[in-house]
Amino acid sequence: MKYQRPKGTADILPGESEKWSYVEDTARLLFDDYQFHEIRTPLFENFEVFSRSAGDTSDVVTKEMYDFHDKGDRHIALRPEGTAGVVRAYVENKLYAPEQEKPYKVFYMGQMYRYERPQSGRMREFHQIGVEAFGSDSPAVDVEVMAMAMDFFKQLGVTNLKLAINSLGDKETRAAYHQALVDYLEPHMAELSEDSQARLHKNPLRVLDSKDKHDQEIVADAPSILDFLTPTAQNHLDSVTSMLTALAIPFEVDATMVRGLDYYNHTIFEIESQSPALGRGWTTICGGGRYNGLVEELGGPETPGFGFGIGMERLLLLLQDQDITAPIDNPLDVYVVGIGEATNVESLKLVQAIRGAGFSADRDYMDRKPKAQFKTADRRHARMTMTIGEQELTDQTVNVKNMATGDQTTVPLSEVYTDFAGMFDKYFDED
RNA sequence: GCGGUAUUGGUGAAGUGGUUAACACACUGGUUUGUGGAUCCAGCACGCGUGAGUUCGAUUCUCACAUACCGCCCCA
Repeated sequence: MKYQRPKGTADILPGESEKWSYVEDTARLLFDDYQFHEIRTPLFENFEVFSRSAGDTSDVVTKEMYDFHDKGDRHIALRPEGTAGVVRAYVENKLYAPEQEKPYKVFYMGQMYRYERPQSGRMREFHQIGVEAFGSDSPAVDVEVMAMAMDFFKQLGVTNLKLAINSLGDKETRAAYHQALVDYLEPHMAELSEDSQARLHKNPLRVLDSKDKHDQEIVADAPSILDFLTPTAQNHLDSVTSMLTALAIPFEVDATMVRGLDYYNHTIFEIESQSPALGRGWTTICGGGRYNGLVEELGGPETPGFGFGIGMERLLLLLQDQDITAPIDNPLDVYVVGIGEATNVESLKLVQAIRGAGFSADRDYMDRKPKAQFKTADRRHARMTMTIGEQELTDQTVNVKNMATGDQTTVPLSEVYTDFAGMFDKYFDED
């Protein structure tokens, strides 16, 4: 094979693309109910947009970014996630202006890029559906957005999901906790895994997230961030949990949960599945939270924000695993069977007339035998066939067959051309 | 970035250091000069991921590379 797609990319072919559309359509419908509106931002941004927002120590920035210098020597990066670009657009278009309603609610869907080792549900080019709500500190926003995410999965029929939440608190919380955690971990320095040792000073929160068994044992007794929340942060978390309870949305608080991107604070959450399709244990299919400093970080006024991202590839694997299929239906109303090359033009006119009447139609282009054409019509689940051969051509008629019942009649071509819909109803009354 | 496994036709796959690479599905044609998930028959890899090497000879052995999958890392 001379050419193959780049590592970690996929061709989404018909058969598969319908599922994508279904998921996207479902999202659009639901997000509209919550009055989120679509925003489309560039697939690439200046490198700094991502490095500033994600945090310079994050893996996304340090090793997963698809970046390059363009012909104008601009340092460009393909977006590794959706939030940064949206925040940049929010700032650049002055959507924080007083006349804009707050919160300013948007959603996006599209491809993201991360230079990673591909695995099931992890691609270099992958897709996310995400939402962002800017301008409100209210815990109600946190809850509503999380509720919307849960609602989305419910709409799709996905079950067995777990909503885990945590609070990263505010600046003071983090500073205090950061110190406490380092104080706790440093005596164990030698016991920690290599990775965690490296993380200890760069970003100690990440040690909490270590998958290393021994690390986990050590971490188990580490101080909890929840004990360091400032009154403000505690109030915020309390409001969130009580509202989730009021909405009867089950959740659990996971004090060790952190996020891969550094811009989060206060509420963070993940929606996880333990489908074997996604590997062992719980896998995140939706992650998000509050990012109150991010807009400022990218040059805007101090503006709170809350959002999430859903991994499309993972979601689709999950749907497949749970045998959830898209209600695919692009039914074929009429298959035109043409017998002999002489009928070619008439067949063409027929399918076009039928399509013009608002029905779907297809035909054979290979001059195949009637048997083969009927076979195709059957396989395509055509509701009706219209057969035209030499005899019909001279008579200016067409043979109409109801594929479900096998009934056949002969109809003047003129009737098809002048009133296909009427003809269809008359000869093809299905009930 | 580090480990492991894999790579045969449109698809699922069997297989061997040596003249013709099983079988099944799909597809096409015939059995039925113009009617549909059946039967039977036939056709369908100038080639066994790419490149190099070993060998008298490689799809089968070795190496490199590519890709996929799994684990680590990390994450959606």
